[in-house]
Amino acid sequence: MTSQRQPLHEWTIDPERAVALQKSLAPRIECQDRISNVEHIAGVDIGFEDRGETTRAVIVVMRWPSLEIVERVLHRTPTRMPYIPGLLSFRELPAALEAFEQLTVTPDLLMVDGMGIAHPRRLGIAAHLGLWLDIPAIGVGKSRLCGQHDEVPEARGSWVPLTHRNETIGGVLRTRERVKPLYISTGHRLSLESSIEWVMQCLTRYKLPEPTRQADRLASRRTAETRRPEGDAAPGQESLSLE
DNA sequence: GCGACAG
DNA sequence: ATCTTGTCGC
Repeated sequence: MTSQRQPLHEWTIDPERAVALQKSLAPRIECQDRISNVEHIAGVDIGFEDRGETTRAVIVVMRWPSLEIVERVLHRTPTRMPYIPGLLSFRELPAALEAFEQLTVTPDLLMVDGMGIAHPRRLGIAAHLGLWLDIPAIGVGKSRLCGQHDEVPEARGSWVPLTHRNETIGGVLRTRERVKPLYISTGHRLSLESSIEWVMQCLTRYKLPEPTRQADRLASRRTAETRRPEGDAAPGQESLSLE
């Protein structure tokens, strides 16, 4: 039986083709809740080292609602594309997908650093990843890519809509007082309201929700535990033990 | 034509 | 994102 599966997703590093791909995929993003029984939430983040030559993808899976870390994967691979505003997913998704393949547990919800549909063509990295994996996803950005919004009230938990071309594409959420707000947007299979609620539910004492914060820590600090001994320049993957 | 511009 | 020292504040 030759079950040749149709390629659900294509790939490219050509800017023009990437833009066309985004336009064709954006309509497939679901902005309504289609999620249930959340047992594991994953934080996804990408970092770089060697002046950007090496991409480091990190995924941290936490049990819900205890927020205890149950698994962490760190995957390193050569960087293949430069950073181009609006095409971030084409630079970082390959590494994230490879890291995802190494997980032993499949998360029920993803919190991805960057935008969901709060993107010029409505397909930020969180939406792209959520669609690719068909897993509910939320875009958790630390700054704005596009759209406009009023100032966000100082109270923790307050938020204002982020609009672009007469559409609400996300929400600017105050996760901590006196700290710059976060840009939350639907990634896939979740409404904006639910996305914000999930982020709030994962907050502790920091600006970032735990899944994102934990992934962020591991992705952006090349110290003893993430550093290769020496002489070993061959990129590869490695799973990190907890503890 | 002139800015703006996730990570 | 990453390169970098110290510093202000709870």
